[in-house]
Amino acid sequence: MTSNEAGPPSRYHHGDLRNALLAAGRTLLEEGGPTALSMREIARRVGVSAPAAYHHFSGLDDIAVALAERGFAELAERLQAAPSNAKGQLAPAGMAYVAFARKNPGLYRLMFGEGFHTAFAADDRIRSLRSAAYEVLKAGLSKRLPPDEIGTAALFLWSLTHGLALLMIDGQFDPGADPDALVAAVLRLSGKGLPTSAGSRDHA
Amino acid sequence: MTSNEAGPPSRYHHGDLRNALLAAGRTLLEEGGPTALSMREIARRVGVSAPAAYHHFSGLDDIAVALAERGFAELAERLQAAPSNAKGQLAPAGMAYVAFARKNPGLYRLMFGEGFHTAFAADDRIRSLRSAAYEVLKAGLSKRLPPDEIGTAALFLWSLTHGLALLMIDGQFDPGADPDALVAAVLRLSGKGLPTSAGSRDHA
DNA sequence: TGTACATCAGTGAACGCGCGTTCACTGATGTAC
DNA sequence: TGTACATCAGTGAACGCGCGTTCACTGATGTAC
Repeated sequence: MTSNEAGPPSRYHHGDLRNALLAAGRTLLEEGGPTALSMREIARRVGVSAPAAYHHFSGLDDIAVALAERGFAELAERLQAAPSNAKGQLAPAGMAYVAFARKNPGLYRLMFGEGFHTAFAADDRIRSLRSAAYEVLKAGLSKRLPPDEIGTAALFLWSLTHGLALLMIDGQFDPGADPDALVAAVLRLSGKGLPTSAGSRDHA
Repeated sequence: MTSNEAGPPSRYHHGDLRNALLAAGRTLLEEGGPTALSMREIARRVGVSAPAAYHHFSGLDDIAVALAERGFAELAERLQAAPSNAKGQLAPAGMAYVAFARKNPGLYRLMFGEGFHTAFAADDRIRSLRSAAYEVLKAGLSKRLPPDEIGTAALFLWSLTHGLALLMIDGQFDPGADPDALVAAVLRLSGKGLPTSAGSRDHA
C-alpha cells in the first residue's frame, strides 16, 4: 500500500504532486513548446488546482528551471554514454546530441531558448550540468587536437550539432526518407574538417 | 510638402502607417524577441490606436509575415553581396550570415523560430526568398564539390552558421574579447573540413 | 489503542493584467460635377 | 472655384480570453502523550 502504486484515481493528497507536475510540464513542452508552458495548464492536466502547485514550486520559472535541470542531466548522460569519448571519435557524440534534441524538441528549446535564460543562468545545477556536457565534447577533441585549438573546435562542433538539431526540430528543411543517415552524413563532414584528418597527416 | 518629410507630429491621418507599424514591430522584436511582438504594443509605439493597424494588416500573423519577408530579403541580399560567391570561398558568406543574425537577433529568431512557422510556410514570397538565400550557399559550394555532395555540404554549412549564430544571439557562451575573430576561426574549421581541401587533393 | 493537535497539501474565489479582435463611430481626403 | 459625397483611415469602448499569483479556507496526515 505504498503511495506510488497505480493507485486510486483521486485522493485529496496526491502523494507525488511535484513529479506529476514536472511530467505534465514536460508533456506540455513537447506539445506546444516553451511558450505553451503554463502554471494553470500544468495543474489542469494533473487534475489539481493551480495554487496547489505553489506548495512545490515558487512559480513558473521554478518549474522551468527544474525541467531544464532534468534536460541537461539527461543530455550530459547521453553524451557520456556515447562511444565517442572512449575512442576519440566525434560522430557518435554528435549523433547522440542531435538525437536527444530530436527526441525532446520542446525540452531542448526550453534549455537553449532565450525564454528562461536568466533563470537558468542563475541556477548552479544547470550551470554545472551544462559544463559537464560541454566537457564531454572537449574530452573527445583532446585526443585529436592540441590544447590551444580545443576551444574553437568545441564551439565548432557545438554550433554544428546545435544548428542541425534546431533546423530539424523547427522543420526548416525536408529531412528526406532517412533523417538519421542525413545527420550522419552532415556530421561526417565535420570529422573530415577537423585538423587531425584534414591536413596531410592521413597521407603522410 | 510631401507626407514623408519629418512632418507635423500628429495628424489624424498618419500618411505612412503601414511602414511605421513595421518599423515599430522590428524595434519591438529586437527589444523583446518574437514573443514580445504584439498588436497593441506596436500600435502604442506608433501613437495610434490598435484597431488602426487592422486597416493595414489582417492581424498579428500578417505583421509577422511582413517582417519576416523583409528579413529574408535582407539576408539574401547580404549573402549575395558577400565576396564568397565569386571566388568559391565560403567563409565570407558564413561571416555575412552570422553577422546578419547578430545584428538583427530578434528578427532572426522570428524568421527561424517556430512561433510563426506555419504562417511563413504559407507565404510564397518568404519561400522564394528563403530558397534564394540557400541557393547562394549552394552556388559557392558548386565550385568546390561534385553535384551529389552539394546537398549535404550545404546543410552542413547552414547548420554550422545557424547554430553559431543562435548560440551567440542567445548568449549561450562567452564570446571573449573579439567575437568576430572567434566566428572567423570557427568558420575556418568548416572550410578545412570540406572535401576539396580535406582529402589528399591539396597535397597530390 | 485513543485522542488532541500541529502541520502539511489541497481547495475555490478573486485580483489585475495584457492580449487579439470586433464594433459602431467620426474625422479627413479627394474626386465628380 | 465651390460644393456634395464616397471613400479611406483613424477613434474609443467593449468582449472574452488565459494567464500568474494571492488569499482565506478546509481536509488529510502523522505525531506526542
